[in-house]
Amino acid sequence: MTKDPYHHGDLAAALVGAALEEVRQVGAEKVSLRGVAATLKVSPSAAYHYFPDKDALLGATGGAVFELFGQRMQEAFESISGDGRQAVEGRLSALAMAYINFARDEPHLFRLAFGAYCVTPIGDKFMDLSEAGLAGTLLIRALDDLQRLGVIAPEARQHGEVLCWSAVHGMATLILEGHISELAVPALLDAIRFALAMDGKVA
Amino acid sequence: MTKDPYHHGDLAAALVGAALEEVRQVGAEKVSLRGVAATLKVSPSAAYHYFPDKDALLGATGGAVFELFGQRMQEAFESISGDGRQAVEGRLSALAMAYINFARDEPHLFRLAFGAYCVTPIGDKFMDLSEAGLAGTLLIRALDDLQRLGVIAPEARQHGEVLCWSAVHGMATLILEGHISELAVPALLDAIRFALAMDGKVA
DNA sequence: GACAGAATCTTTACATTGTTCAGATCAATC
DNA sequence: GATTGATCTGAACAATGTAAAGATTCTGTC
Repeated sequence: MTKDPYHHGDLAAALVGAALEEVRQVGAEKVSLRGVAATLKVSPSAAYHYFPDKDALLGATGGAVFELFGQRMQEAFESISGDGRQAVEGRLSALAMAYINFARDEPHLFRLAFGAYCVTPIGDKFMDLSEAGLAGTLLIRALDDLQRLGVIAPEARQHGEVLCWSAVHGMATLILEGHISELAVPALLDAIRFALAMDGKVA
Repeated sequence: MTKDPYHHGDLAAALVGAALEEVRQVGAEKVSLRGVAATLKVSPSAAYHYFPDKDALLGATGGAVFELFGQRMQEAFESISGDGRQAVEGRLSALAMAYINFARDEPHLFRLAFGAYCVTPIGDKFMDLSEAGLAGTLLIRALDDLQRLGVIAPEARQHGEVLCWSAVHGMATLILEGHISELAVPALLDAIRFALAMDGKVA
């Protein structure tokens, strides 16, 4: 077995794991440091040897959620194989659906990851999707494929990054907070296809 | 002077006002019921005669923020007069900018209004912008005007509702949480113009 | 104008929380 | 085997949300 830096294993990771599970169930606002410590049968003070305060623990938890989110996005991306037009188009939709589904299935986790607790530092470029994690990279690949196949024009490819990212994220949060019905998702997917002029004009 | 239902005036409204101010400064998470009561020189328990708990007070405060947000949107809409193409196009941009600017200028208020505290009930229709408050109505008017002038096609008009709303809201929250730079805003506005095919083909 | 009752607010109290700090326990090194 | 450093516990403190009971002020009626 691996090293035993503390009596029970790796407390830092265990705390994040327990916090993630509690956030998933009740939401970050209702998570108490004492509670997650108790589930690990550990004194509340023990957490302070790994995190300066509760917010730091939640921040780390948000980071873990972000990784989980990236995994889901990658699964969605890889769920469709092939280089044909249908596959490439399907991949963009699959990404969008996975994004929105994650927000719907795990609202508390989504809020934590994309909320105030996890401030992703922005790089020097005004918008570098690759810095936005795996999800951004996958979107770039999907759009590149679409342009390579001639499904979308270079101009659409260029505008696609902001447009897709903003629109999908916006709809995800609007659904999450109850400002729009989930039934609007197909309409958004249609709108994106329309916006990128993916209306089947190219073989 | 108006009625004096309590010693200081209208405590319910005063509480919401004080809470709004505190939320504006430090954010909803760090607002304490006792604190807002103290700023009004009122006992903490007094608040419980008007709101069942702290969340209810914050919910009402979020409602007030929503109204404020609607006012800002209306000001933006009315800041551009005229029925010409330039005016109508400008109104759409002005709405988008006002939306994003509100999020940037009042991040804590925006988070409260569009966050978990204020769950707007969704009507029967899968997406009724008018139920989303004043902002939705104004977007509808802007899109209608664009179509009437022939700046956008009926299909673009139809897709514009979800697309504009989602994209602008998404960018606002992405900027708010630090996932994207504010410098991406012009790119989004361009992308929306491109998406709706407002590229100057029509006089 | 006085009084009853309702509305409004205060006082007190309690449980829970984040956080600190001094000390106990354990692991590994010399 | 003693020392040292890391790891965790225990007790304690201040702040918070909230409940219950009592005090105060207003309102309307006789």
